[in-house]
Amino acid sequence: MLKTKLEEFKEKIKSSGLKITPQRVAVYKEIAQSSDHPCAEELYERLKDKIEGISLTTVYRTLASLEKAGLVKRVPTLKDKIRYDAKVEPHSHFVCVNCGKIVDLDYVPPTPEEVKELGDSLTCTLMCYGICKECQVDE
Amino acid sequence: MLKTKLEEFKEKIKSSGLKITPQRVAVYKEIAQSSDHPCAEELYERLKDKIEGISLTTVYRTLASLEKAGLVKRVPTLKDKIRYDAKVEPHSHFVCVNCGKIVDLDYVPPTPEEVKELGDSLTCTLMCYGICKECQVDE
DNA sequence: CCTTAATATGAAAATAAATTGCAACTTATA
DNA sequence: TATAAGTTGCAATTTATTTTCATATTAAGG
Repeated sequence: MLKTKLEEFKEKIKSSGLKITPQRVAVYKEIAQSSDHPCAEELYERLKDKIEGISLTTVYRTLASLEKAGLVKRVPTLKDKIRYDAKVEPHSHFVCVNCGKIVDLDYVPPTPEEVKELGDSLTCTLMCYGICKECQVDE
Repeated sequence: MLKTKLEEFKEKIKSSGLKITPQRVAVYKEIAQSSDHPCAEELYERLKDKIEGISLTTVYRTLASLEKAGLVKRVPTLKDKIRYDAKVEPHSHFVCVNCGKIVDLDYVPPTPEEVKELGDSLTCTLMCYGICKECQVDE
């Protein structure tokens, strides 16, 4: 039987000893539908008009909870805001060094096993830095 | 004729239209000798007793200048502080998701040419996340 | 070597992101 | 449905980084 993404979400939340709240569901749904690696503030902006009971603080705390539950992952950035990704499978990222935009790449980086000699690694990501199309036009 | 790293540094600084100051020399020497990807504050802590005229503000500004000159590179992090690396050649990083430590890896990631279809990329880094030896002991 | 214009500096204040304390409120198990 | 554990929003706080501004330093030309 095929589980929906939301059912899987609820299961993982529960098995992490967390409770299912409207705020957590909303944050997870929003991030799972996004492909632009939003940060806490962006998620809050997108949700505050749709969801009655939501605050920026809660978005921050929700992301921390989801991260612990393995439902979202931080994406390392060059700028200062922490960005999140609901795609937790191995993949790569293209980062615009001008605007900070992070785009998913299909390139599958070496597996932890392949990079074993380095230590006990959990995940590997190939980060590519460059100037995205839009930023090239601006100059 | 083989240039020393410091001579090369001075040349690059000058060709970037920047001036050679004791503070810049000190920051660059310190970061070039480090292998632990220090952040601005760590560099300041290491220098403040050795160099008379140095402030945290200047370290921040110096890193920005050196980055522009191509003498140092930011390393993307999962935590919030910006870390720097004086090793600007392509290489990879192992990141401890517990303590945030970033260790250089010899693994050479795909070149920009090999990842060309993704856009105009400048550099590629393979980021491996895991738990470093020291943090494993602690648990 | 002295002048000077451009640039760099330090201290303090300002910003911005993320976190925390606390009292009130939900959730989910008994 | 009671209730204990966990969650929430608000406001205040912390932490990293940047900016402002007055003073000082650098390097190129005379």
